[in-house]
Amino acid sequence: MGSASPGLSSVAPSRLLLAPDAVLRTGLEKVAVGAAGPESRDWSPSPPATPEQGLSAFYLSYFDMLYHDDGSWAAKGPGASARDEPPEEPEQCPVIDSQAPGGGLDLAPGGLTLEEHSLEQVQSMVVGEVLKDIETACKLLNITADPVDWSPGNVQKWLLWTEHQYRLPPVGKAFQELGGKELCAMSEEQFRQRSPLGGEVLHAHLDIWKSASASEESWTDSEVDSSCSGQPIHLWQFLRELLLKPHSYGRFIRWLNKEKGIFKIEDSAQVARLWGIRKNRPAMNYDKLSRSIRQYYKKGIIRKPDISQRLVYQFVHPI
DNA sequence: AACGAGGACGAAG
DNA sequence: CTTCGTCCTCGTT
Repeated sequence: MGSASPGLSSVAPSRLLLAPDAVLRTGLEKVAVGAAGPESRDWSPSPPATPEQGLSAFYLSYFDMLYHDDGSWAAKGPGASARDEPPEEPEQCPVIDSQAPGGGLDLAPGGLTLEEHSLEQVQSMVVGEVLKDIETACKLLNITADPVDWSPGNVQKWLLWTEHQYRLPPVGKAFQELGGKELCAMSEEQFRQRSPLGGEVLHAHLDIWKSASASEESWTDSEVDSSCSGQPIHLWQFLRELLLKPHSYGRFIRWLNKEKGIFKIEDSAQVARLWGIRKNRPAMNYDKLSRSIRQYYKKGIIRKPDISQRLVYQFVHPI
């Protein structure tokens, strides 16, 4: 699926990790669709069978975009993206933080291997980035996140944007007159027929959008309070729940360092909104939510990390 | 303007 | 009594 973003794999080709790059490399390969072999940069381009895999596979190409030669993390959008975010905190960077020796047999506190921990953190971060990019594109193009709802005009806009963003060969009028529903119904083979050069890549990108919007529906609607029907839900428990599902909430809240229990609220308003929904408190906002978090300080449940940063907190007793 | 710390008070369990 | 929700003041980024 590396071919999902050919224009990007040229950014940081095979250098996936820091010195002991076997660690994350192997971890990522577990996530990748059917990737096998060490230099699996050119694994099969066949599309993922499930949405889950679609996103997972996309981590790889995104990983390339996030990782730069100087070894620092710059949450930079693809290609000539308009977005530019401040670099990640080096202290709590998931990758740098786990300096595992090349082995990969070492067990971290949780019983998981270090690479698995690193992988989780990379995943939650990257999922957040993917969702954010999609959100950005939606605003930019004035289209919905769900491709099924696209009009033929929306489809064209998306095609143009994707071509430009990922430096794909232009498809011209190959997909003209097609609505989102028809587009989504098309197989990879059909994509390839219409656009022999970039068809399969486009199909892969569309898959990402499909799976992303599928996960989006879960939090907009029911899922918010469906997790467990326990009555007295505590705020810290709620935050943990969100952190457990980076696929759905990764753009709102995510781990900076799961082992240490350090997490960052990326979208304070959204987290507060979700908390308000859960507690049936429509007037909830981050001001109030954060006050409750601060109550946890003296209770020894949550604290500010050693290096205090905005919107970053730490569970005193990480799992 | 948003975030952060913490006092005060009351509601709800 | 505990946990929050609400409101508020003042300091910091």
